[in-house]
Amino acid sequence: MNIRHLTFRLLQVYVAVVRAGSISEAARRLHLTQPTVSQQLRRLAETVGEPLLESRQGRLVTTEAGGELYRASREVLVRFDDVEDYLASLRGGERGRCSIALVNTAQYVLPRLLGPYSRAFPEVDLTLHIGNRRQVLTRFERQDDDLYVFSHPPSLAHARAGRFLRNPLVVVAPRDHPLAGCEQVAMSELLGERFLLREPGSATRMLFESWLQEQGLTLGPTLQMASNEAIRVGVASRMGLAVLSEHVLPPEHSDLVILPVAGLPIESHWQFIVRRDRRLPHAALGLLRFAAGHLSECVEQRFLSNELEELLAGLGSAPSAG
Amino acid sequence: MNIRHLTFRLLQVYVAVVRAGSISEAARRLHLTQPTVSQQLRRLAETVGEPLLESRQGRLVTTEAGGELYRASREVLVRFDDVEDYLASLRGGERGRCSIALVNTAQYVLPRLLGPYSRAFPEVDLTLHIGNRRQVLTRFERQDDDLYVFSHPPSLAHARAGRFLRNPLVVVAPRDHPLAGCEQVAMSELLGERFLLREPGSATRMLFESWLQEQGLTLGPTLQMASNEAIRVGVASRMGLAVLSEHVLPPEHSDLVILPVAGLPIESHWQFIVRRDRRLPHAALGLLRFAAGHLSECVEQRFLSNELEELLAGLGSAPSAG
DNA sequence: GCCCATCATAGATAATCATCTATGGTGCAT
DNA sequence: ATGCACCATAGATGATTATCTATGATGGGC
Repeated sequence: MNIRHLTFRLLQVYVAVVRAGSISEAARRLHLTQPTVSQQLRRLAETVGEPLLESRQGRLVTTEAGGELYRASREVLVRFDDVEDYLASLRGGERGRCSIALVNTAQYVLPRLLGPYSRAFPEVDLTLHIGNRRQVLTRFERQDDDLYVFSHPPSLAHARAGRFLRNPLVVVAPRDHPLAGCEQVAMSELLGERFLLREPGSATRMLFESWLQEQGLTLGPTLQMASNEAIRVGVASRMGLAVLSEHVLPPEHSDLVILPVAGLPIESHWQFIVRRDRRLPHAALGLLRFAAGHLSECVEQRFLSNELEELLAGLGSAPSAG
Repeated sequence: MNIRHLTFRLLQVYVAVVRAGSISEAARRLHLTQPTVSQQLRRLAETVGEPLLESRQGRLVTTEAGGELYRASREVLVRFDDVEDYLASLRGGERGRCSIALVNTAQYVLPRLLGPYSRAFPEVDLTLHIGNRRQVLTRFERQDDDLYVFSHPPSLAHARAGRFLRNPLVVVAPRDHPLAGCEQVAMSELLGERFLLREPGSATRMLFESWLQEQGLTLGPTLQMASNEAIRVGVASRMGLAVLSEHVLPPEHSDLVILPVAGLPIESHWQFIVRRDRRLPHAALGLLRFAAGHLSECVEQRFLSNELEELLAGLGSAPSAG
């Protein structure tokens, strides 16, 4: 039996014939002519090398070999129906996998979105990679993931972006800081104090530094800590001041205060970034759709800034068009 | 996904590519050129409507859709390997079904052959139909069975025959019959006695009657009974005499004697008959082979008359040639 | 004995498959 | 930067598939 030229179509026809018990009847059901079905059947029998059907009082019934082929054909066709279902669910974004790389600060808020999403689409296998801006950028360049979350996007030549969340950077101080409670503070008043900074690859640091540069200011003593958590605790322990995303602060931060520095908060936005040159998996598309529709239920209203619909519109028909 | 033009070959190639993790490597293993495999892959991806593979650090790995297709393909190919095994075992005669129609008298001896055969090939599904000559002939004409056992074959225009067992017909009488123990008896001496005969469709009766005709003899009173068993018991009970196959007599028949009638036994042979116009199932062929080889171990030597090898030789290469 | 339905065969054709050779782009490793 | 391995694309070709129409054979029912 030479399996090479066996077509699924052939099996479909064969199964129909066995079910109908008649070539002509099968032909009618399949909207084919009777000779077509006859010939298909002959070819199949030749491939198998055994007679498949025999006539028993007017009805075609399978031979031993034909019966086995029938069983196998049915199983195989059912298996491929399953594949079709699976593909359909992939396309609907109900299943599949989606890998997201996000910058450190976003890890404080993204779970609010991903939690409900995961409950809605439990068959989607989500992977999160968390790093600072530079690390996420590297992943972007290596095309490691399907979605990227930056507050400052890479060159848009190779990417599309859609903002979805405000990310205000504020100055935090210990609760008992002398300037806590003031109406307004000038940054220059704070430059004598030590600032706790993230590592150089961090977006928070980058934004803060470029803001300072715009203002023509220079920091005094600094201390570098590679984690927002560490910095937050450090500030609470009076090691110094820091500029942090508001999202990093716990809802009740009794040991910290936000200083109302003039010109702050530094406004930035987190954005979902997708590569232009890479086809977006259906699951990732589904996640973006979910975010576009449900973000407002997941995060505080004051942070909302949902421009995902625009991103989706751009992706919809031409996933990889430039 | 249009399944119609999906070939098993295509799935084989796809599976090879996934296993190799490389198109070129798969091509080498399949003894194909690289572009061939590339193109097959493209066609498969088009049929499915999804990308199937993506490059991950130099190795091709499946996408979500590709993984599902790979699993399904493997299962399907394995299933058809099973079909091949099954066909091989069918062809070897180790499995399958075989329907045999046999004349009444043969039922006393055929089980001696079929018992060992069944133990040797337990996967073969044997069906026996037992009737008198006329009934078996009808089955033969309707092509109901694979093998037929007659003592007198039908026209050999549509059949091949192979003798395998002597079937001597003898006159039986009650143990205390006046002529029991004689050296030689003439049939004419017996014509005044009542003979117990089988029904008209019976071969035993037919052979007896044509023998009588040859001898120019005519029976006296008769009594018809449609069963060899009934006739045997009838003779033992002194209802009359009878002509029966020796095989019908139990090994120890203390209440019956065989009268040494001149010109008897009537010699006939049971034969396996196969239709020329019908392909013999492998299992039936296997049974004939088994019979050819093992008959001598199954029946008494004096009945042996095995010409099945000749029948098999005729069947071997051209099962349906005239 | 004739008719109807069923199946088989033959011949035709457009589509498709399964391959090849030749060539061009990309990216990693020297 | 040079080369090698890998993949993709293009174009060609013979085999096979999938389908048809037309016609012949067969077998059961009135």
